[in-house]
This record gives sequence, structure tokens and C-alpha cells, in this order.
Amino acid sequence: MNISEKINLTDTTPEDRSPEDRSMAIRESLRNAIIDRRLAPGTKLSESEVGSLFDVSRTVARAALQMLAFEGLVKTERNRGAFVSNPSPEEARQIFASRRLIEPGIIASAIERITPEDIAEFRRQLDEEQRYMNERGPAARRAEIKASGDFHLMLASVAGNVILQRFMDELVARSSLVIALYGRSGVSSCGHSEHTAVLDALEKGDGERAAKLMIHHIDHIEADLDLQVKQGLGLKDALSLV
Amino acid sequence: MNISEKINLTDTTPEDRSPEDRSMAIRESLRNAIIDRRLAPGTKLSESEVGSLFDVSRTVARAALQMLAFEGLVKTERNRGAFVSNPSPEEARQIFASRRLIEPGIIASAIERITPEDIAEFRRQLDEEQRYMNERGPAARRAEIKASGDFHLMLASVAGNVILQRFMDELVARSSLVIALYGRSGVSSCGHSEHTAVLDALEKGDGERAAKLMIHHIDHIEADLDLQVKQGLGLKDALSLV
DNA sequence: TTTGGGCAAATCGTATGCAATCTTGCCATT
DNA sequence: AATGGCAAGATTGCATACGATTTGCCCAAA
Repeated sequence: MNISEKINLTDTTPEDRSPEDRSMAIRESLRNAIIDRRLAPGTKLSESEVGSLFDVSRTVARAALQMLAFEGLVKTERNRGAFVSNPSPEEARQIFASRRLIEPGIIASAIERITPEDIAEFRRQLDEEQRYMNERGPAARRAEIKASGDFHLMLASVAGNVILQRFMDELVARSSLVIALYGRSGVSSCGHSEHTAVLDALEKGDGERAAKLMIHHIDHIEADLDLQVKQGLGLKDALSLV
Repeated sequence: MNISEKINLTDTTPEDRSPEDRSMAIRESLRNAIIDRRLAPGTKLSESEVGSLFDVSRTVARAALQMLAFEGLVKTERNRGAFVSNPSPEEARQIFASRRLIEPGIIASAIERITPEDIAEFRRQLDEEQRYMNERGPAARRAEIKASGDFHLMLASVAGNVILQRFMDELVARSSLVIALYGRSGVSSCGHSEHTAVLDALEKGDGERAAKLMIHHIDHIEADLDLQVKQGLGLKDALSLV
């Protein structure tokens, strides 16, 4: 029940951009832990525990948890506490439906703004992805998932729309949760090649093709999930609790 | 079922809304005030003021302000306080770009799920819009803007994707801020007829046309804005402060 | 053995106090 | 008269205290 070892306390930028946003740093840290599955869905995140872990008062910890709740990564129950979200199959479908809608638009914007330097950066990122794919072990798996999501986030960043970027931030994070819950093969191993295909199309300036490839990519990710409704009642949460 | 109940994003679960999430209620109240321009961009919202206004402690007021900051309706400055957002022209463009991306997708979903009852509800909503249009005075203007936004939110609610619904909630709210800042004619008077056109296409099941009409509608709203960069320096905020 | 009630522990919700930081107005100095 | 600095006031950032609510356990009674 000790979550301390699951959280990397050092992955917050040293001397946070604002000394005040300690809650931001905590949010970031917890977010990372959730995204690469060090914190499993259902895990309880009590205010006092989080607070003492990061050596702050409950006030600050609470603010961080509220932010995470706002972006759907944790769910809070009144007088009970905060828990890492346990998205339902329906939620999962909606997440991917949203991505199918937004990501082609991001591609369309990105293709007009992407620079050769960006392309090079993307290649580096894909290399890293590849490296993790070849490694074994859960740590490499986690890194692979993270890197895979980062590809989409980099794309959003190149598109230059901070609002869509934020939406994608949320969608990618929640996707990661969904994959953790319903993923069959852990990671769709075809993901990497599909990323490179998208990037190739982008480099050639073929936005149509890139968008189409992206849609297929999202389809594949979702197809790898097992979204059967093995939970018809309200006690589902209890069953899938860790 | 009744659409007007679906609009409310905050009543995610009955028990969430009921007992005492007072900060939620405050957020809602402030949100409405901002959306229909009773609170102008730049207005300062101090914790103590908000707190005493709603008869709660600063803690609760602060939580409400944090939520509003998260959805971009207020901006907080360290050790200075929270202010109603003052979106830049660039932000405005990004908001509308996002809407152009998302709303056609919402139409596509809505057209598969909309019921005759929904259509009737939409008609009622449009009638109300019309009524406000014919009235004079700032109060009617505010109500008109609100009603106009509600049309888009109802659409998102019919689409049945709570994630997109939340995104739209944020986008519509921020659009209202932008219109307040940069609107030329206050409200594009053609908005109402465009809404009815979209609804007509939806009723006929012509999703293509409805989506196209929606894009044009958004284009018109944005075209009515004056997004010149009349603010090259940092003192812009001071000038546009109230 | 099972069920029901009640008590204790844990945790959250909220208020409030204190320290730090920023703003503002005033005064001295040039 | 203008500028620079200083001190008082105001406001936020954070920690902590206390009350409220839920949960789990234990024990008694059927």
C-alpha cells in the first residue's frame, strides 16, 4: 500500500518555474506515475499520504489532486478520497472517438508548420521508441508507452494550438490508463512503424495521407483493447479494484 | 429525455452535485457571470471578496478560482490574485480553430443520436433565442449570447461524448469572453438563422450539409471579430483593464 | 453462525492564523 | 518638480486545527 516507491520524486524540474507551484510539480509527478503505470488504476491517493510524500501540507496535495481530477486522471469521492481513475469501456470509446476527431486536425495544422528541425527531433524520438521496443522488462515497456504517447504530444506541440495541445495532453494521458486496463498485447507493437509512416507522410507534405494513417493508427490502438462490458453493475469498481 | 438537463456538465453524478460541493456551485456562478459578461475581462477576483460574497472561507473560494483557471476563464498571477481572462487575439484564433475542428465531429455524432424530442427541444431553445433578439437592452443581449452558446452545448450533449462535451463547454465559455473583447456588432445577428439552418439540416438527416453550415457559422462569428494586434507591448493589459 | 448496532479510527471538508510577497503612498533627496 | 527608497497595507501561499462523515471492527443477540 506504499505508493512512495512508485513515484519518482526527482522527475520534477528543479526549482519549479514558479516557486509557488509546488502543487504543479506534484501534479506533474503523479501524472507521470499514472501515465506510465507505476500507479495502477484504482490506487488510492490520500491527501495526507501524498502530502507527506512530497513534504507539503494537505492543502498543496489537495490542489494537485483536484487538478488531476479535473483532467480525468483521478476520481474523487466525497469524504472518501481520490483514486486513480478506472475508466469504463464507454469512457474508453469516447476517448478514442475524441482522438479520431482531433488528431487529423492536428496533422493538418502541423503539416503547415513543421520544420526540418522538427522532423529531425521526431526521428530521434522514434529511435528512442525503437530502443525501448527492443528491450525487455516492465520498465522498458513503460518507457515505450510513454514514448509512444510523446509522439502524439510532439505533434500537437508542432501544430501550435495550445488549446488543442492541452486537450491532447489529457487524451493521451487517459489513453494510457485505458491501455493499462484493457490492453491485450500490452503495447501494439505495430505502433512504432505506424508512427514512422505518419512522419514520412508529413515529411513529404502529404497531409491527406498522414491524416489517414493517423486514423488507422488510432483504430489499431483501440482494436487492441478488450472493451467487453464485463461489468454491468455498480459493483464493477470493486471488482476491478487493485 | 430532457435536453436541458443534459446541458449541465457539472451534474455528472447526482450525489456529486447535491450535498455540499460549494466550490462547484461558486464556480458555476462565476462561470455564468463571466460567460454573459456581467464580469468583464480583467476584473479582479480576490479570494476574500469571492469568499465573503458567497459566505464561505477563502479555502473554498480559492478552489473555485483554481477550477476556473484550469479551464482558462481566469488567470492567476502569483501573489497577485485571480483575474477574469483577457484572451489575446492569438488565443481567440486558436479557440475558433479548435471549434472548427470539433464541432463538425459533434454534428456527425449528433445526427446519429438525435431524437424527435431533441429536435423539439432545440426548436424551443431557438424560439427563446429569437425572443431575446427582438428585445432591447443589455440584459437581453447577454441572454442572447448565452442562449446562442447553449445551442452549441445542447448539440454537444446530444452527441453523447462527455469528453467532447467538456471541451465544448470550455470552448464556448472562452468564445464568449473573446466576443466580449473583440466583437464588433456585439452579436452576429445572423447567428440565429444559422442555428436554425443547422437544425433543419440535422432534422433532414443531412450531416454533410449540417457540418458545412456549422463551419460557416463559426467562420461568421470569427469574422465579426476585430482581431487586430492593437497591443504590441506589455501595457496592453493596463489599457484594457476595467 | 449470522445479523445488527455501536464505537473507534481514518479521512475528508472547511475555517483560520501566520509568514511571505507585492502594491501603494509618502517623504526625502537631487 | 522628478526620482528613488522606505514603510504601511493588502493579498496570496501555506500549514494546521477542528468538525463532519464514512468505514471497519467488535461484540452482543437471535
